[in-house]
Amino acid sequence: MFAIGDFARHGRVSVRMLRHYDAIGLLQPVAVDPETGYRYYEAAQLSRLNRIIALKDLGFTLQQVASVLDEQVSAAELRGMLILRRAELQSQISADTARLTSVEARLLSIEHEASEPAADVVIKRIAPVRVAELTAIAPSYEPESITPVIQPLYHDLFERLAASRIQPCGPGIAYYEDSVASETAVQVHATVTVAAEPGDRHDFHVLDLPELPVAATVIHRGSMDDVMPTGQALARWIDANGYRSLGYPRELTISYTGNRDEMVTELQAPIARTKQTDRRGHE
Amino acid sequence: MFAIGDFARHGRVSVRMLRHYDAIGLLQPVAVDPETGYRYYEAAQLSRLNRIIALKDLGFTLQQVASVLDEQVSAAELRGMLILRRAELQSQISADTARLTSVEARLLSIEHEASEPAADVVIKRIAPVRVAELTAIAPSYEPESITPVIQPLYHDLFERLAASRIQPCGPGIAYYEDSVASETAVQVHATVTVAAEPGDRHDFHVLDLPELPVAATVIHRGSMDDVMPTGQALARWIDANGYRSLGYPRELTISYTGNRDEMVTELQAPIARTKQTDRRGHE
DNA sequence: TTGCTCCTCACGTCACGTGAGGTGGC
DNA sequence: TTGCTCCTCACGTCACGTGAGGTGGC
Repeated sequence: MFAIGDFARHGRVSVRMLRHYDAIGLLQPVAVDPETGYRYYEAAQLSRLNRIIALKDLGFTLQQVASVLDEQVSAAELRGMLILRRAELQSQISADTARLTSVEARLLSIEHEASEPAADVVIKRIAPVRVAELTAIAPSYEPESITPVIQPLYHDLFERLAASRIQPCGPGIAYYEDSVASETAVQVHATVTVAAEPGDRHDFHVLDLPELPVAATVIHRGSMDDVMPTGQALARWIDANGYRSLGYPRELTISYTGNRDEMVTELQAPIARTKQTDRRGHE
Repeated sequence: MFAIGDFARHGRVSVRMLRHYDAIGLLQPVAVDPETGYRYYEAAQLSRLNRIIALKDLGFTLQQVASVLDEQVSAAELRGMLILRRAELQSQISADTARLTSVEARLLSIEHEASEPAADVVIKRIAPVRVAELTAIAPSYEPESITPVIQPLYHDLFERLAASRIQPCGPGIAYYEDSVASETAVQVHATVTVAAEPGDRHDFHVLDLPELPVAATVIHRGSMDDVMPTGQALARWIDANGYRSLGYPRELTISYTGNRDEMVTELQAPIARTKQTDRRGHE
């Protein structure tokens, strides 16, 4: 028989933990003095304590530990719990590995005194959106080539929407694809969020922009004529943080009052982890 | 100007988070209606929100995020925070990798229906202990060889301690080393915890058993004559969980009432991660 | 009038750590 | 009597999620 302090020393846990395990019924002393409330344990209980610690160390909650130890779970259920836990650990590890890469990228940029204020790039999932769209070809991806193409496209789109009595119900989203027209040509898609049936029953196309499961996003302030530095900062961030780009970023207009210099736009670049850093978590 | 719901949608955060950031002064709306309490944000605040999210994603607390954003930390301090964070992430990752290995070991043992009740092995740090000791050579590590050597050794040790008026103040701890006497011979160390000055001023040796920074421990119940299965289960666990043994386990007597069949002993095997699984966290 | 968005409390989370304030046995 | 160990509350942790209960503008 050990008093709680001795038992804690032998089990190398805190007295508070033993009291807690008593309180939740996970490990109860063999005897409690009815007068003083003193708890008494015996050496044989150390093996249960060890089992508790071992399962806890695997990352199970105390509730789960209790149900496993008290044989309220079958072997099949235990297997299920372990498989779930394995998946959790794998994604935890790959998330932490990504964080580590980011921390290291920031450290590097400090060492190089690159003086770039650490880019405020955020990884997000972008949900699918229903939009109305018109498209055209621009000779290159430079803003000077895009602007003269996309502005009349949006003008046209809003007129056709009004004619069809469809109201935009969210932001405009522009996106780009390489065109086969020439080496540098891009297909420009001018779209705006709507609530309407998809299809071509109008003189514009209604479709769902697909989800971007992993996107690197950054806010651009000011005219889209000056978007290149922001886009390049985004590209550098993607590279330095262990990701690779899967295409041109979408441009989501968050705020546009008519003055192009006051525009606020979000660039949303679809990305994936580069193979090297991805391997660990998902084998 | 956005109402809180719109702003939350654009930032892809919850309304509750924005209220929380307001409450702790991390991101305050540009305007609050004094009548209704409605919060209003502007598009330009999205970049601060993004910076908050980015730093939070690196694993910083909101307090740390606040001090970084409000420029209360110098570049050098930021570097220090990042280096600390890197170390935390590294140890987090290697801990999770070890957990993952353990989970996989348990899954394997379930598949093989090995019917061994999952061993209650626990990883602990073993603190250094001051002990009095006597040693002798045994012909092999088998219990049948050890028992006839260690029993008289302990008998002797306790007599000499009594003669020196030194009281044991903790458990007995036996440990073993390979001997050069023969291929199989081992040096048997019979020790017991004492509070005394180290050295050889008595007819026994007083020394400090070194810390075991990482030890795999298991409880053995019953006579030490039957310790082999427990020891082998421990060895299998060490192997299956991505560790390697660094020597014979210590045997710490937790409970001994005079009846050898009722003994409770803890085996403490010094271990280290095998190189393959260790590499990641500590480069 | 019905929805919708907004508001302010305030509890719950998970596994204890950390006092506060007090008691029984050597 | 002084230490030591033990006891029972009860608050705090961290970043919100989740109601409860209520209000203003379309």
